[in-house]
Amino acid sequence: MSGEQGGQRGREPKGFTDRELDIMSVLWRQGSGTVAEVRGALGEDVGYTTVLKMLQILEEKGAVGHEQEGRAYRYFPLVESERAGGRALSRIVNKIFHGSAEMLLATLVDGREFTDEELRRMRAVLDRAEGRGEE
Amino acid sequence: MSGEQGGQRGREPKGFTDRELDIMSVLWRQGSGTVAEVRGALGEDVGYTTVLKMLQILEEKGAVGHEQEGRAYRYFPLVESERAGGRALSRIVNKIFHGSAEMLLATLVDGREFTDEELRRMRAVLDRAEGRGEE
DNA sequence: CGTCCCCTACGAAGATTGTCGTTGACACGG
DNA sequence: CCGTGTCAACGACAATCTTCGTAGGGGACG
Repeated sequence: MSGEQGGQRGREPKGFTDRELDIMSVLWRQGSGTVAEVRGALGEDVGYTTVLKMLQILEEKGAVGHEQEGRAYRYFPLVESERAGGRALSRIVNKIFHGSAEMLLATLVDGREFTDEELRRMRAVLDRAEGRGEE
Repeated sequence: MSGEQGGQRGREPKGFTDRELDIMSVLWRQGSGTVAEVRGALGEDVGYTTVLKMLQILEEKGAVGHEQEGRAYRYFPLVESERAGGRALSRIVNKIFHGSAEMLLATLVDGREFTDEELRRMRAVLDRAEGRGEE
């Protein structure tokens, strides 16, 4: 008992797999897309029906929706990238960095070169966070 | 043709699934653990053989190793949390935040309250990054 | 010596992912 | 009206993840 593994009915999103993320990434970037458009944007050589199937699975999970457009469907994201990103980040910060955002940030800057401009704007993000709380 | 999906022979790590990450998280936190210890640390009610199986799979993938300790095995991580974290982060920044570390950071601070102390140290991380690059 | 545990190993079963082939609907050009 | 091309739906299939049940080895102890 106590089950409740039920599944997709629960509004608990649970994260995307690799391929799913590829598809979502295209939709977030382009705003929306037909199967053919998404397939084209993927770059890799993946079958038409494969992309369609993934979109159907994503739709079943509530991550995307679609509307008719001519004879084709136009798919669009239902979950925002910020929400998906937030979930993915908190998963990582908790499971890998023991809850330390500082360690996460350190690893992020360690793995990449940043221009001074980028660093400036990242600092601005932190400044904005400091200001918050007393609006 | 075009194949070459080959698989686990390639040393390409490819990331952890949810459950695997739970297990790795325990080992990173504790440094090492027997099956019983890991199982206890998980909190959730998951079977002993399940945990053992996950550890065996993780070992097969090269993510953990083990040594004998009394009659039991003591498992320990072989991949560092920083490396796993770096891979997970770059995946997220590319697929979800369109390559923008600033957006990632903004989402991170948006989803959480930080103390001034934490913000200070995060700024220090950025300062350190600025110094680098022209050594 | 026999019985209990504790521990690992093996493998099965169900769920999910990721890949398509095939089919059938439908519109458009000749 | 017929052929051709585009598109969604269905179902098959292999791979992987996740969960355990069951078996077997080896101390410990009465």
